Amino acid sequence: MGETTEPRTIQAVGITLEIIDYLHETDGARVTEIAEGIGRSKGTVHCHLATLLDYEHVIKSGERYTLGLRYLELGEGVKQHLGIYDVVADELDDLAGECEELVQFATEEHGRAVYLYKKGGERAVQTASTVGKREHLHCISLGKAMLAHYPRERVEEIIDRHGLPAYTEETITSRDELFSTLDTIRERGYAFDDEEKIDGLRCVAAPVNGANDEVIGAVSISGPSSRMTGDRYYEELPNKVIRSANVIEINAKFS
Amino acid sequence: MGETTEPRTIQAVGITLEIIDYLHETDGARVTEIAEGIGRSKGTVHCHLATLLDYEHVIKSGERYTLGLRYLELGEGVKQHLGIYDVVADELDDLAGECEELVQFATEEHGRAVYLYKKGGERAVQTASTVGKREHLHCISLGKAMLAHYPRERVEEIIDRHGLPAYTEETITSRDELFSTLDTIRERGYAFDDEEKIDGLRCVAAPVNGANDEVIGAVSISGPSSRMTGDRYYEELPNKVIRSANVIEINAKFS
DNA sequence: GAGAACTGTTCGTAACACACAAACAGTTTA
DNA sequence: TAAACTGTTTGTGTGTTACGAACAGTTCTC
Repeated sequence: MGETTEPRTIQAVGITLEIIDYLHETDGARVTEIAEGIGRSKGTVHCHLATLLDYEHVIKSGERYTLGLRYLELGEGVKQHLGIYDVVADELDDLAGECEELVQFATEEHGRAVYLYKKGGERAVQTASTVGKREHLHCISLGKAMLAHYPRERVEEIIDRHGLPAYTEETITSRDELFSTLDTIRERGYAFDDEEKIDGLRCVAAPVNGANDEVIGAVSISGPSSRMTGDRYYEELPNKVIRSANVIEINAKFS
Repeated sequence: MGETTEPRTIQAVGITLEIIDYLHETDGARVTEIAEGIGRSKGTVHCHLATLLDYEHVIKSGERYTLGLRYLELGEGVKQHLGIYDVVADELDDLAGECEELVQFATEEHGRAVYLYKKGGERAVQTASTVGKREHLHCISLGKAMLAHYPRERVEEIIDRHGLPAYTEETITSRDELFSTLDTIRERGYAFDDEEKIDGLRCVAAPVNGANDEVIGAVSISGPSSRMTGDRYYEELPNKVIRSANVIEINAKFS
């Protein structure tokens, strides 16, 4: 059942996009597997793949279909279009070297956080996040840092759409609690994540403003709770993310 | 006229892919502009964009539609799926520092070269090539280095499909000349590009073999003809690209 | 400030494209 | 050797889709 929320949406296009997503998730697949995966007939999937092949969006090695390098080109285009990618990369490389923890930059799209860049210091934790990965906003420091500067109705819309699912015991799951936390974050200027998404992981994040004082993303530092304590967690690292956020803001304005 | 070369291809999908390509080329556009650009009615384009929006493949800021960050995720997936990206990046960074010229890595897909990575040394030339960019194979050193190790019928197919268009006075435009050049390259082990694509630009490239001795890509060094002369052009740099190609081959086998 | 020339969106319709199911040709398994 | 898989092809009817025109807003222009 290809659920079409919007009116006047095109079924055939939806099927193709589902195939593309499926190929992405599985790193390539065969016709029957895709057909079962998206719940369509083999014949249908075959026609869609023939079209994608014709437009060189997929490649076919033997019987396996894989996403083509055109998506590398499209991804590169999106990256460059953002305009801040290079600035972010430079600054985060510095920050990672300085604090020797995992540092990340994310922006918001369609109500979720999207990681744009990550850099692990020497002893940094390894998380499942990768560039392009999407995540709920309410349970991570990056997300809360951005939400804190959104108008309330915008936050309400996002909650309506994506909910407030719990990941750990500490995840914020009520609207009231989220809004009061966001108030604190707005006043303080930075956000914490105290094991709200992953047990044993603490993070700090600060928002990055664009030209019109709109939030365009956020910088975070993540580490194991054992290392994220005392002054380091509550003062030193917050100061570092704020400083990095400022560096990105300034450099973004001159590029 | 949405020309459909393959039989049983889906028109609606073709239109959407053309819209995606158009949005990529223009860094975002409005409905009317897209409609004119791809030769379809406004209503049609509107429905396709509504679908792409529904699946979060594009974003809408005001009246402008732009490719979404999902393409960053898809591009990253393709990159990781290749398996050699990180190895290539490390080695090319070294090579660029060593020779202080533009170094590049490309692979072949659908009969054309696709750039995967580039790194400019200090005084390196700036070319229009970017990651994901596609180029004809016959007129660049990277392309010839790969073609030299393809079976003849495969090369014929590629020529049939893409032709041998001339870019400069030096571009190879006849099949016979190309095949005899490829013979030389195969024996010698590396390929030159003596202003065959861009006036004033000389390059050297060596092929990179994968697990089954199949060519999986090539490494090149490019520079202004004024600096690419004598022993440096004919011995020193060829040795460097061959060495880098070997390093990539070895590291690729252990990852 | 009125109208013209733009937008993007919605809607009805008729042509036709598409998704299905079933048949087909190869391969691998049992 | 047959059975159980592949991927591909084909015919067919229904429902989709692309179009064009009408609609509602904006932004010009004079």
